[in-house]
Amino acid sequence: MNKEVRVRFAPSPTGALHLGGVRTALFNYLFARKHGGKFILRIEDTDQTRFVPGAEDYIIRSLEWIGLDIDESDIKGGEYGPYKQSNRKHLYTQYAEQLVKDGFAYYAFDTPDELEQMRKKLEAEKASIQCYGPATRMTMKNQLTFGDEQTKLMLQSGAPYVIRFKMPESEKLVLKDIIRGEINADTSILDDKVLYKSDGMPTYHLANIVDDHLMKISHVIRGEEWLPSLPLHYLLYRAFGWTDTMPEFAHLPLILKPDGKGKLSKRDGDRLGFPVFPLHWEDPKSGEVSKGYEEYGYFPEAFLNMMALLGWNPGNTTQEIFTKEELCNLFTLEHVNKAGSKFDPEKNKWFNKQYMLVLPNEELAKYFIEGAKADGIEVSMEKATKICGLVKDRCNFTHDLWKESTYFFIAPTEYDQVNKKKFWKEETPELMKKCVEFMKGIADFSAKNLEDTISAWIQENQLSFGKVLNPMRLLLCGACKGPHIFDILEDLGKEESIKRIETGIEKI
RNA sequence: GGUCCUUUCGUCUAACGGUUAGGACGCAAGAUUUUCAUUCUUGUAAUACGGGUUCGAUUCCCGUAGGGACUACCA
Repeated sequence: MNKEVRVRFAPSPTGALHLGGVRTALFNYLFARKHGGKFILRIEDTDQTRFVPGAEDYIIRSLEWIGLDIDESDIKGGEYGPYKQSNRKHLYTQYAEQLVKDGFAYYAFDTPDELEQMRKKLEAEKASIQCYGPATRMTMKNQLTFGDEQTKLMLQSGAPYVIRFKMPESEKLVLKDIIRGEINADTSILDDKVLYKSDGMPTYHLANIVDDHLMKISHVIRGEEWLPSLPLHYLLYRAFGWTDTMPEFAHLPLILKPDGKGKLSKRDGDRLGFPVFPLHWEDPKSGEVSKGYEEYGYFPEAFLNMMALLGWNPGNTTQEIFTKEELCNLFTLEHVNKAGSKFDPEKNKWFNKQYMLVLPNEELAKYFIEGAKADGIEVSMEKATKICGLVKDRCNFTHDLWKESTYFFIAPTEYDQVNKKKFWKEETPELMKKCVEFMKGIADFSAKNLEDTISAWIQENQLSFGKVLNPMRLLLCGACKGPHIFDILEDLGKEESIKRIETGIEKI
């Protein structure tokens, strides 16, 4: 890479940052780090009607949680600021006017109603052209039809206006995308997009090109939904005379619903029970609350790892667990897939588990103690560490650690009906009574000794392991789950174990 | 409808003209007549279809069919 790499993540503060946005940010970040470049955060808030309070802060906190440190932004500073478009408003007017002056754009005065009518008319005719483009612009109310004189008069009189890009009549364009190769476009079916709105704000298209140019952005890495706008954007660079410094483009494939059709949405998360936002989010308008990956108990490292591998793969490896540093070294846009990927919440959990399992038991114990405390139970570090070692294999999240082992501390009050039906037979109560009497005589209640003596007892009495140990587990834990039963007995201790079995025989 | 993009196991993907098409998630079976969401082992399952180009196509080209995006004074 011969030029300095400068990439930006440019979200609109219209709500929580969703998974698509997270991944776009991540790929930009990885690309910047790989090439020793800059990762810039720019807030695109040119649509005042969609502004959501708190959204910008949410985006920043999310990036922080994931671990994507920003090099330039309004908070971080930088020599190309301000980094929020509403604070750059004054800049865009001159560029829009320059385009008009050079004949690449024009003033238009059509009302929203008139535009709507035109759209309906074309739809009724089943016309395959855009509402406002090379084919129709001469039938509309604009500088081209009114003439420069009248246009000037109308502007002076304060008539509301927009500035539209004048799409070339008929030009075949072949554009380059790093991920997709060549992209074809025909300007004759494109439309004269609004660049400058009647409220004095630029649209995305104008602001984006002006800012990318001014901020010396080298690579535009964004979602596939922008691919149809690429011809317009290229034409804008050309109209401004900036083609020699134009950034390279890479359009990322979209993240799709785990099932069914279409783009992943917040609803899918609610419906299928997985988070679609990094952090907890409460929509200030609807009051709707969404749990985030953080709340669900995901490690940010696991989340980042999983997101990086969605639509990208380093190639020629079967490795799936990567540190952020490894990803920074390995990342290339050429290895980004072209097709959209369906999101798999199950694999998510697997990633999290991998990250949890490498932590030492002492570390896991902290989460365990926290969970216990929430239920009003004090647990020593030593005991928590031991139990974590016993149960961690069957957990996906750190909060499962406590949830999966409450029976170590709380005697069961209910018994799993399915297990009961399976293991609690007519002769079982007698058997349990006999067994508990035997256990009362065992002095050494260590797992090892319990296994030896109880196994011997089972054999002496010509019983089977299943007939004895399954019901005992049911009485001890309330269900047939958990680690090795002799480990449970040892941990519970002689007194508690016997008590649980005896009361269980009556209660079940 | 129009335009553009896209297409390898159910899912995420590897293989950038020559592989018994590999891995992971999931699922299933066994180890396990002591449970289990663990572990290990094994298994399941894919190049959308039709034409080319080539000694040889998952890979290159063209159609067809699926999928996706866009089609706002939203980004």
